[in-house]
Amino acid sequence: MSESVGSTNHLTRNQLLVMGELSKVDGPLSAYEILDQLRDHGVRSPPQVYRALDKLVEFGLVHKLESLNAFVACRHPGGEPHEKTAFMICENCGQVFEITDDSLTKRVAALARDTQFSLTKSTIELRGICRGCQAA
Amino acid sequence: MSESVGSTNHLTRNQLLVMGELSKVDGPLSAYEILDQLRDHGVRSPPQVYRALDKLVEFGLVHKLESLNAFVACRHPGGEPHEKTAFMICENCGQVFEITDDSLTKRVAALARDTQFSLTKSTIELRGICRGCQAA
DNA sequence: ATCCCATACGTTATAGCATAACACAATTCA
DNA sequence: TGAATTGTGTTATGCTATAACGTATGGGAT
Ligand SMILES: [Zn+2]
Ligand SMILES: [Zn+2]
Ligand SMILES: [Zn+2]
Ligand SMILES: [Zn+2]
Repeated sequence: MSESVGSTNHLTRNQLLVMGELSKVDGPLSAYEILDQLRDHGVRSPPQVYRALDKLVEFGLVHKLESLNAFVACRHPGGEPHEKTAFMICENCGQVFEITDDSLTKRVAALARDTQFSLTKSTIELRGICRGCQAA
Repeated sequence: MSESVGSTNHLTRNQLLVMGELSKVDGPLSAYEILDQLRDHGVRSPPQVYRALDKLVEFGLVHKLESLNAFVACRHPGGEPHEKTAFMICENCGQVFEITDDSLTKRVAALARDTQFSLTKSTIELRGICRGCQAA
């Protein structure tokens, strides 16, 4: 039985621990915040966390937010891998909204094609104030 | 005479030095690379460089590349301030292409509007292999 | 000119993010 | 069983960025 895509199964112990922390919070966490949460569970050093994060990102279960130097669990409804997500990050409440907008994705792809740029990964992070925080 | 927009004039000494370094290279530089270049000119500590960079970014003369933790001089043809640029970063040669695509900008704005997200700044960084490097 | 205020400066120290390198353990598969 | 791969734990280190302090400088306003 060859793995098709997700490899969601058979996560290692450290990967499960890190995934657990990211899953149980709403927003992003830095690697060191995760580390602090996991000291009681035997995780003691940055490399342990970063290695788990690297794999989780590779599996598509976690995304890195470059503008925040932090990581967030994938909230994509489906479950298919998708490199083409965009994020809206509220600068007031810290919430992160993961959105997959097809026409945005297509526009980016078209832009790359037009300039003959072979696209590997796209980072799209929008900063602002979310709807909920606008009330205040 | 009130400054309208650019404030390109009256840059301070440190701002000029940092801008000079960024202008004379083709690609991005990290703050510490800039610092190393400027030690001979009396710049000795990170805060000096970061403070200059902050201002230059504020003036729109420099952009920060979040996915690289580095800074690049604005190559926008016009000269108007523009928060809405996208970057293509070649993972082979390191070149950075600053592009302003109106329909991409519009798509992002529409996305924000639709979700009632009040957009402050958008970070769009595309990674891949540039046209030139594709030959190899 | 003098005072005030805002901005910039220089410096030291420290915080926060990430990886190199090494030795060892567990797993997979031939 | 043995080899190759992947994961682990640890120490040390490097890179990125800011806090906090005191001083200097320059442009109004009086
Ligand atoms: Zn996702
Ligand atoms: Zn919010
Ligand atoms: Zn620009
Ligand atoms: Zn290239």
